[in-house]
Amino acid sequence: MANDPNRFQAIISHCKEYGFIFPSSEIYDGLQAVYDYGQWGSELKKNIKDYWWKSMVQLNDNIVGIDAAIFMHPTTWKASGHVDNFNDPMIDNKDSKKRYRVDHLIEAQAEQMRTDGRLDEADVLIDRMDQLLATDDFEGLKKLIVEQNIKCAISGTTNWTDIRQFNLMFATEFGSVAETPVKKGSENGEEENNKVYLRPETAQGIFVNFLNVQKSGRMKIPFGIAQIGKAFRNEIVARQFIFRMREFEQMEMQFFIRPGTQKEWYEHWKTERMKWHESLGIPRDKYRFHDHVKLAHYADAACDIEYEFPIGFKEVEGIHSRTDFDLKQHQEFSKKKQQYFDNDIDPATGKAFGNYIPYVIETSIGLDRMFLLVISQAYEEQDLSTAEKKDDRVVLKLPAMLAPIKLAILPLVKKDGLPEIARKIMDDCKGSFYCFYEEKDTIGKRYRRMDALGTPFCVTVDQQTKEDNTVTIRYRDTMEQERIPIDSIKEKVLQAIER
RNA sequence: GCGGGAGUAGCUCAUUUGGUAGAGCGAUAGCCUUCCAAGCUAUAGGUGGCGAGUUCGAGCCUCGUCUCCCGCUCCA
Repeated sequence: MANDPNRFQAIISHCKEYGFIFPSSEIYDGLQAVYDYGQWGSELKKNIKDYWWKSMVQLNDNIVGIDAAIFMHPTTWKASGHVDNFNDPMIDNKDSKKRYRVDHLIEAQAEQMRTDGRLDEADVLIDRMDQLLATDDFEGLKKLIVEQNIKCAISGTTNWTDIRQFNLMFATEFGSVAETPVKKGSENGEEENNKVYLRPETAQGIFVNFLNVQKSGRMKIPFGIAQIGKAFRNEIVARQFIFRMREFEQMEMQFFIRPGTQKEWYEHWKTERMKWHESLGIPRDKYRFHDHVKLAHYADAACDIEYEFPIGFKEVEGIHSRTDFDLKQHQEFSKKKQQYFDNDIDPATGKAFGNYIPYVIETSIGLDRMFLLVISQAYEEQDLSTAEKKDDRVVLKLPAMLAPIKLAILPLVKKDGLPEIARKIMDDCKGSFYCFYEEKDTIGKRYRRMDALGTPFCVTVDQQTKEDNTVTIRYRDTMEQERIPIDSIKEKVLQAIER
């Protein structure tokens, strides 16, 4: 099943055809790597969110949730490293397909000059480069590269693309553009205008609120802060349906701990998060851990939870031991202490642990990726042919608690008072969970439509219902049906969706 | 970003060398009443992704552009 492009394609089509996911602004040809969730997709997505939130916040009394704004003070991104690490103009060699940072390319050339003893020339080159970089003069930089006859180390050619800047963060103007004066002289000595970014990760919203939550909630370490929210990354290449989008949603939790305990908490959350995935009934062998060998600047341990999508094993969730990097950075840039006073007694010294900047274990799961995971896992094409008749169906075997529609209520025929009884059942249940009423077409066709949406239960009202107040309940996965009293419908569905 | 493939109705596809688009399924309405799709009738739905060019005439040829998929690349 792995690496099956046909299956992946079928899932994408199914999502669109049955109202789960549409390309954004499709009537205008869509917008690359941006998607909208439709009537059933938004239900499914919401259910995934709720399931996560419940398991993190509601079931852990030392984890609380927040909902931080997407806009954050621009200095946030300097502190986090996002501004400096992802702002460099790049150029590609068309022959080797190798991409270079422009400054690295020119510096290498200058270095070569120096080894050749052309020291003055090298200095002039660097000078010119710095001037051009300062004014973002990409055309000038390209000219410089051409003029210097700088070659690609791999292909040895000078066949370059134009220079482009790849900033992963989307920027926009804040406040009234015309009237806001440009502030000069920020702490880095750089000019600072009213540019703000759409957050490229939700984590920083938690870090900057660390003390607010800790103090107002009287939280004691170890404790966690969870958040679900949108993040934005201007990916150079965004593809594979909703797997890599420019606008996406993260569900993450930052767990604040005593320094030195990060190894055990890291292992703890690895185990816990995998348990969560398994609690959805997804087999363990569809998952694997992928430990990072090359660690990011903020981490001392990191791994991904990967799932075997139809396009192969891919990351769904990351678990990172972020050390005290983020809080330390914010302390430095904001000049506000980000420390916690720990009154617990350290057995080693017999005294309180005292003040420290907590270490952090992060669990960060892509909601859209989880959505794709759930639907990939659930999607099944079944051949139901018998000797007499060819037949097949598409069924989404979604976990009942995630299914957009929990119960479909179907009068067998739309006369003889059957619709009225069905409507009554609907009215009785719709306050408790999402129900769907349908009287059009044959019963078989209606069952199949519900299969395609992943509805776990259908009840059918027939002539016998009028006599003994029972209905037929039909189960999505087995297609089996049984007779149950009307009174027991609600309880039966509730049981299944609450697990 | 580079290379490859694709784009005709909601879906799957057809339209013989360029002569102004059809079918099945689906949808909607009605009939029938039947516990697992494909009974009957009617109706709606397409400026052929979009924009130029060649031509008397373009879904078909040329160019551009947008979007999607695959490989490479990228990915805190």
